[in-house]
This record gives sequence, structure tokens and C-alpha cells, in this order.
Amino acid sequence: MITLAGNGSPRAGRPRRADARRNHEQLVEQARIAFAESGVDASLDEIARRAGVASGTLYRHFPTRLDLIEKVLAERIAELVDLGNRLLTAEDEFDALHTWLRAAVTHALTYRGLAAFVMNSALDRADDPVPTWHAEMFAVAAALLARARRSGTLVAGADDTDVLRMVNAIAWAAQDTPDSSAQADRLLALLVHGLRPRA
Amino acid sequence: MITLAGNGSPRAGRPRRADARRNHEQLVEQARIAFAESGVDASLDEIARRAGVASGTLYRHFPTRLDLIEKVLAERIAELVDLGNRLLTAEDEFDALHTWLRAAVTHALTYRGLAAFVMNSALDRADDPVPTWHAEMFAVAAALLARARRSGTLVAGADDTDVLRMVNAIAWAAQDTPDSSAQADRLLALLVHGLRPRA
DNA sequence: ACCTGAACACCGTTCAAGT
DNA sequence: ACCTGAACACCGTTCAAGT
Repeated sequence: MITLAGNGSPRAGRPRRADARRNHEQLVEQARIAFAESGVDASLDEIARRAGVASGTLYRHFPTRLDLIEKVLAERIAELVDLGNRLLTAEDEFDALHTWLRAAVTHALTYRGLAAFVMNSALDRADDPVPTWHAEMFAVAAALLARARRSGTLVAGADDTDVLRMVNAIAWAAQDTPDSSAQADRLLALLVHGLRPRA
Repeated sequence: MITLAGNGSPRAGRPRRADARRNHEQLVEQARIAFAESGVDASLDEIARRAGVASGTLYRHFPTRLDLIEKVLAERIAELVDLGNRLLTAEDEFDALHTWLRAAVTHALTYRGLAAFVMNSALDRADDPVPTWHAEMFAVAAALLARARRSGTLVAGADDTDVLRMVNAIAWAAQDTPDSSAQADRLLALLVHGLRPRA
């Protein structure tokens, strides 16, 4: 027997019952607040508490912390991907890459602990269902890198993954600094300088 | 009234009682094993258990996790400082720096979580009693950087702290990778390439 | 279909009581 | 002088019982 209209899994779409939908929204909303306050390692128990639900309800809506983070960041990531796509037609190929890397670092600085979380949950283990947001970000980054490489403005031997790993590492290294934005810029400058080929 | 012979603090030297000295040694020994197995975030409770003491005893000997890590790594750090001092008289100023940075990354890869721990406990907050090992490492690094800078083989505008922060970030980004050593080398190559001035 | 909240298995840290 | 181990305050995660 084949079920046609969805399988009972709560992740296969927004909840249909009114109270469940309200809980879902409140969880995302309170997660956003908690992440901003304490970083993406914020207590899930407290997020549930603030959303006015029991802990089990949070797990029903978002089985893993990643699911919650993903939801909270979805729009920003989409913007980052859009930016990348637009930059693919920018004049200076290296500048386009530089601009996007800057935006990527800024993104990774959105919440404390985000860079570390991304590193642990995606770049290392070959997780089967790579979160789509990651896949799209990676694709855009790869396209920008490929274009710069073709134009001869990118140093040879700079692996795509390595560059993205460095971007993540830079956000991580800057995140708890007094002026994390300026700190990240300085570290990124070091990286970008190394990405230019020698004259 | 002034106490002359020590102030009763357990940290003011090795324990004098035989059982305490044995416990001290066992704690360091078991910490080394636990760190190698699970990284520097290893459970302190289990370290105590393996050392055959109660948790309170561990805290008596090592009030903070940092004290334990420091003790376990003391010798390696001393070697790293020695290496740096020797490299100060090496022929090629840039190569000397490169070699030391490589050793520093390798050091930071000794135990999982070490780079993160160092970042959180030292580079950010201006901890009053900066652990001596850090101070010495920083001094050697600064000397090597200064020498390379004087010789004109180091790019202008590379801040000492920034470079060390990047070294730490590289170790962090490589630590959970299948071949962390090779991964770290590749990332370090990117950094070092950026440290050379343009011809 | 969804929610509750107790239960479980872990943490780190402190401190009164012992020897 | 030093050690023990219970106590406390936190975690994340699961699941039987409810509505």
C-alpha cells in the first residue's frame, strides 16, 4: 500500500494544526533571539521554555539543532547565494570573489558558534544529506572561484574547499574579539593577499 | 604576622605528602591519556576516576582545566620556544619563520580542541596572569616575525597577533579532518603565500 | 496529531565530613 | 594536609501518558 499524501513525518512540511503552527513559529522566533544572545549553542531547553512549549515539542518540530539553525538562517543564506550569482557577471573576477568571501565571513559571524557548528556538521563528515543551504553556498563559491581561476587572477593550487575552510576559520577566530568585524577583515586581507598570483 | 615558608596554597609547588604527590602524577598521566583520546575537553570526572581519586582531589591539584593542560603540555611548549630561539639565527629569515609556524600548527594539533581552548582562554580576554607558556611562545613568534620584517621578506601590514590567530585558526580548521596534518599544511601554505611581499 | 513533563545519562564545581 | 563523595545546577534526548 502506498501513501500518497505525505508520510506522517513532521519535517515534511509546515504543521497543519493551528496550535502546532503557532508553536513552530514561536520556536523559530525564540531561537533567533536566543542565538543572538548566546550563540547557536544556546540551550534548547530554554528556547522551548521561552516559546511556551515543553522540550519534547521542540524536538518534534526540529529533531536536531541543525534543523533549527537552518530555519533561522534560511533567508540570509538565500541572499548570500543570490549575491554570489549576481557577482558572477561582475567586471573584475577577483574583486567579485573578494566581495563574496567578505559577505560569507560576515554571514558566519551572524551568531557566535556558527562557524564552529558549520565546520563540525558539514565540512568534515561526509553527511549523506548535505544540507541544501550548504550545497548551494558551495556551488556559488565554486563558480566564483572557477571564474577567477579562468581569468588568471587567482593563484594556482588554491583548492575550493580549502578556501572556504579558511573563510570559516577566519570567522571563528574573529568571533569573540572586541571588534569582530574589523578583526575578520584583517584576517581576510591576509588570506586574499595570498590568493592573488605573483606578478 | 608574616608566614615565611609558603602560603598553604597547593599550587605553590609540588605536593609534599607522598600520597598527594602520587595523585598529582597520576592525574597528569591520566589527563595525557584522556586528552589524546578525547581531546582537551575530556571529562575531568573521568580523568579523576582513572587516576583513582575523587573529583575534589583533581580540583585541589588543578583548580582549572587550563592548569592541567598547561602541565601536560609544558615540555612540548618549551621545545617549541627553544626551536624558535634557534631559528632566530638561521640563514633565511622567511624560511625560519615558515618553519616555526609549521611547528606551531603541529603543536596546536597535538590534542583535539587545543586550538579552540587557547583561543578562548588567551587571545581574547586580557587574562591578568597570562600563562607563561603563552607569553614565551608569543615572544619567540614576535622575534621571528620582526626579523623577517627587518629583512624585507615579510609583507607589510601583517600584525603579529593576526598571524598567530591565523595559525591557531588553521589548526582548528584542520583538526577533525581525515588527514589533519596534510590539511593543515595546505592551509598554512595559503597563509604563508600571503605573508610574502609582492615581487 | 500533537503536546507534556518526568526520566535518564551525562556534565563541572563546591564543600562538609572524614582521615 | 589531603581526600572523599554527596549535593547542586546545569545540559540534551527520549518516551509513556495525556488531550
